[in-house]
Amino acid sequence: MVGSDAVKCSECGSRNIHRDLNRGETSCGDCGVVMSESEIDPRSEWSSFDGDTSKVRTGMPTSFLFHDKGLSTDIDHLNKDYSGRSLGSKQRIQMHRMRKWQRRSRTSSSFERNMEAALVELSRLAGKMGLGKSVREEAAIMYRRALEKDLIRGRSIENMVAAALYLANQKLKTARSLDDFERHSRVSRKAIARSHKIIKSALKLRVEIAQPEQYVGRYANLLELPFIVEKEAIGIIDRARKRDLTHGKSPTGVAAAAVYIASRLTESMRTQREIADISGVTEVTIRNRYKELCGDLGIELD
DNA sequence: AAGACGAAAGTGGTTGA
DNA sequence: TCAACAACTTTCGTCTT
Repeated sequence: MVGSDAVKCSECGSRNIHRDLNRGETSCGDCGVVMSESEIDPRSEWSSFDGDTSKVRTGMPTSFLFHDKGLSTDIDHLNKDYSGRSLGSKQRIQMHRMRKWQRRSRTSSSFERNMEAALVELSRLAGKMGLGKSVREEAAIMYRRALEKDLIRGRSIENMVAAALYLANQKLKTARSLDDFERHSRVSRKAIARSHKIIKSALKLRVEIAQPEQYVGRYANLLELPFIVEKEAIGIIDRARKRDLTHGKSPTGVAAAAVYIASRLTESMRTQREIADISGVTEVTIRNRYKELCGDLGIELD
């Protein structure tokens, strides 16, 4: 990494930069913007099975984001050996065979071709939605398993990738609703909803249903609200749950209302319109929810 | 003028016969 | 498969700051 002077957030200028080596991500601790991804993990790999701590290989740790998990070695097209000498005809024929074999093994099976196409779409969609590497990895694993179970045949890759990403997002609680997916994917929310259920049951995945708290952090971020507001909003939701005001209500609606109340209780108030815009919940619903919450929790807004 | 309010009608998803 | 149902949205006129 460069000197600390150069490490400033490109968005807000903050120096509160957080580097997550596990996810290969550098992000701003204040506004949450991800500044770079897919960095090479500078640490050596510690996993060794014989107690010997020597590095087995260098480069990035293995990742499910490459269809061959990033471990393939390229056989180049020059008929030279490592020292640059030309190869004899015998070796040349052998090299030719190896290259052909390599091409086959890497992409010729329909499985690998599908996986490759899926990963391209996965990274496109995840990038567009601002989803980090851990979610992408999780989605890639789910997709791979779905592909192994032959769930993809007859359905579009685009559709199933969106479904896998949606599931991964739920599992890792990264707060993206079906509406968010519909906004960024060409696949309809209906199709994503249907496919994600198929994957979920076939892979026997247990994913907790979304809770309002999960959305608070993201909303607060998008609204550039300080952390106290976030904390306040989570407190409100906590109390609301104890009074059973959250059951059967959409988590986004509850979260949006809680953020609205919290923002009004502090100096950094946001309008219903602003919150509606970033959350995808209408002003009317925010109103209904926040009236409910204020009434039952005895919160007074001036 | 902007924001908040609430009534009324419409939409899409869930549930249970 | 269908109807009933609650939550949510859309639209719009009115009130408040």
